[in-house]
Amino acid sequence: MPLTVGDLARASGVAPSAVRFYEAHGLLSAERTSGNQRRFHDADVCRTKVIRVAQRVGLSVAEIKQVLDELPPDPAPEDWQRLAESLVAEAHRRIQHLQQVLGEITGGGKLCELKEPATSVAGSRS
Amino acid sequence: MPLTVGDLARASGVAPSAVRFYEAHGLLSAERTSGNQRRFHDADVCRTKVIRVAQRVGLSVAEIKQVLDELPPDPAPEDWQRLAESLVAEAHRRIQHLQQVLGEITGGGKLCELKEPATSVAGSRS
DNA sequence: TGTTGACTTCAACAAATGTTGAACTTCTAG
DNA sequence: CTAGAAGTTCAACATTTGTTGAAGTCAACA
Repeated sequence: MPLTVGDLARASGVAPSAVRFYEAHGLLSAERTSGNQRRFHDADVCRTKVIRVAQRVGLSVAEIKQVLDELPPDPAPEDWQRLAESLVAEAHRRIQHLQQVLGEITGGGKLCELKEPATSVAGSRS
Repeated sequence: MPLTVGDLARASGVAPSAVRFYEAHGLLSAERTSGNQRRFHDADVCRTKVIRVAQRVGLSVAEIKQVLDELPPDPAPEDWQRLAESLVAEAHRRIQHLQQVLGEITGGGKLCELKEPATSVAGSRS
C-alpha cells in the first residue's frame, strides 16, 4: 500500500513540507498518481528515519544524498546495516574531532595567556 | 595597547566582519575612539578564540553569549579555565548524545524492518 | 598637512533547512 | 456525485552566521 506525503510524514515523524523538501533534494523519490500526487513506498519510512538520524549525526542534506545514492535500488536489510555502520563511523569521527578540539582547549594551555609584554615603541593607539 | 578590529581579527584568526558580528551580538565589547572606531583589549583575542572553539563544539552564538555573560568582567585565568571545562563538559554531552543516536541506529535493530503485513481492508490507494 | 590604508554604518546577498500561505486540484467516503 | 480533507506548485518568509560593497570618516606616517 503506497503512502501519501501525509502518511509518510506521520509515519516517520517529520512535517509534510520536509518530505517534499527531501524529495526535491533527491533524498526521497516518489511515483505519481494520474492526478500528480506523490506515492511513496513503505520502505521510505525507513529511509526518512535514516535521513533524520544522519542529520542528527551532523550530515548535511547534500552529504546524506551522497550516501543514500550509493545504496542499491530496493536496499536489503544488510544494505541498511552497512549504511548504519557508516553513520556510526562518521559519528565516531565527529566525536574524535570534538575530542581533539577539547585537547586544544585543555591541553594547549596557552589559549589565554596574555600579560603585559615589555613596553614597545610603536605609535600609541588612542 | 588597544586593538583595532583588524588587529583583533588577525590575532584571533577571523575576518573583521566576524569581529563586528560578534560585537553586534554581544559576544565582544569594545570601547570607541573619539572618531567612533572600535578598540578592543588584548584579552579579547582570547575571548574570540574561545568563541571559535565554542562554535566548533556546536554552540550557537546565542548560547555562547550566555556562557560568556556569566564570566566576571576582566576574567582571571581560572575563569577561563572554568569556561574551558564547561565547554569540555558540553562537548562530552554532545558526544554522549551522538553515541545514544548510534545506539538507536545499531541497537534498536527495528529501524528498518518492513515486510508485507496481512492484507488489509481499507480503500485501495492507487 | 596630506595621503592612504583602515575604519564606520547600512543594506543586500548567501547557503542551508525548512515553514507558511495562496490558489488550485485530486481523492475518497458517504 | 459531491463535499471536504488532503494533495499540488510556487513564492515568500524565517533563522543562523556571516560576507560584500558603497559611501563616507579617521588615524598614523612622512
